[in-house]
Amino acid sequence: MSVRVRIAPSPTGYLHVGTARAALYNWLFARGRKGVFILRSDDTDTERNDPKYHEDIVTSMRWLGLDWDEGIEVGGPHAPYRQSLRFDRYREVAMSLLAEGKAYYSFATPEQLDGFRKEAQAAGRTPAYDGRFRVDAAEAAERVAAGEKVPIRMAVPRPGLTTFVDSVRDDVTFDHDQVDDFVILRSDGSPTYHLASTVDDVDFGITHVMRGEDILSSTPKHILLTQAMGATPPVYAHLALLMGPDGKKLSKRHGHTALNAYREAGILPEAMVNYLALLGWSPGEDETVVSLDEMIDRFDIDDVTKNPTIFDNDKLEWMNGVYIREMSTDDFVARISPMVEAHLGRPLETDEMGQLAAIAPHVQERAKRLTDVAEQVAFIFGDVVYDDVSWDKVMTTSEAPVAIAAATAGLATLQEWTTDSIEAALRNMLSETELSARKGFQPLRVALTGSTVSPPLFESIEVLGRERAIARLEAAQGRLA
RNA sequence: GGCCCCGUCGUCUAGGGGCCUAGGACGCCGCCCUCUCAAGGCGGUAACGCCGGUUCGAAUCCGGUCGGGGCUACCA
Repeated sequence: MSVRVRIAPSPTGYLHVGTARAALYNWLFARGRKGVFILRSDDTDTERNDPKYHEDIVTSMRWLGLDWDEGIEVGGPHAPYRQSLRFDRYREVAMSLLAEGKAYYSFATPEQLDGFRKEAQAAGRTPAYDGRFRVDAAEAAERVAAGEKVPIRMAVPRPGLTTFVDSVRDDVTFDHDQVDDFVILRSDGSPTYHLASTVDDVDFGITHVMRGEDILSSTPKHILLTQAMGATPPVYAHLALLMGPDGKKLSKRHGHTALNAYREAGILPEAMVNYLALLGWSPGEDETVVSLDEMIDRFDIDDVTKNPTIFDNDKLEWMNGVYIREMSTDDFVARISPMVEAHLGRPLETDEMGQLAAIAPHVQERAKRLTDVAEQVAFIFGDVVYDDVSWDKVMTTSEAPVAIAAATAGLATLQEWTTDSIEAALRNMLSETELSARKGFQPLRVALTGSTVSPPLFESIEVLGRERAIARLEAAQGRLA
């Protein structure tokens, strides 16, 4: 049987990095097995759904490069792949379960349920509703006919046990007294997640379900439902959750949980994918930077780790740097120019594009995030903005005016304007003034770029051009006086 | 509270009875390179939660304990 897997985000929030990781694992598995990867929208929560989240899910998936064979936007044999458009089908299943006596109309009031749970908890038992307030079928039919709007609950067989093999954690068993008679169809006729998700998995022929560990304890419900429908449950694999640095489930207060935030922070999708892949999976050897093809080749559910994993931003940024350095300069320029323009608030002129291309290799080798680059090269495209700390640190020394004056004189008379000739002139300035490279060059750097931290000095000067370089040196000299 | 899951350096992990005086990566520290910052090179720091058992031998198997996490809705 060919592999059919899915990722089913609910559009009640931006695509979460944890969901992105689950999506990646499913995708790798499908691609490695020549299977089918499906993107489905679990949008049964009509209250909290928002089109902007739906949009974000699609955009983020594409950004990561995780293409899907069937699903929203692309269609397929089970279109539309949106649960909100399949309510009739869920109702149909609920009704047939009802007819078969596997589910029932529940007249239990919230007060009764609440009382039951409190009592059970106080007695040290599991507060899972066991159907004790269930009324007989005849009465139920009568009351529903009379217009009572009540939910339909699953009649969980008790006593009973559900055991399943989880591909990442081996056998897991749940006693049915831990499983409540859960609602499958709400009193307003809408399906719950359990029903909709299970029906879809059955209808779409899903063979493997890889999802977050947070639904591990709901799995018996899904298995019971699947069996009640007369189908065979898929293979389950529950992924350990992503944690924040404090060991708690990754949430907003830890920083970014939305994938799009990383895109905006200048993270490359390739780096994100590589980092995410290693968060709970190991290619088996001492390797860290792994290409997508290699991942597809080597990925297997059995090699997924059981441990919860803490999301490490430092490592992500390091990896991003690795991918940035691996890019060709052309690609790099293509990717940073929009960011530079966004930073400047205007498009770059043709000659400015040339300047950007000229300085690019020098910032590429030291960049961690694409967004850093815009700041690092800003001095080329606008007026110099002096960083106060930098200024105070190097411009208040007695060497600063000496170095700047000598450098100005040296550069003004240069025949050629190349990195080499500039370097020669400035090194000559050093020996004339008897200044160390550090003492002599740092004031120039601040004068020209505004900061003690910048791309390499000689290259920066070359790209800046003679007029502007000299103007800045003179301006700084004037500011010193 | 109940149930379920998990437990190797600070972090992500390799490891599935002797190959482990526990390997790799990020981070951190030091040195080198050097016009700044990075990058790069070299070196270093640092872990099998604890207690029992099984065994000639345990990070690896078993039990307990402690710790962490998840679930416990007419939310997904």
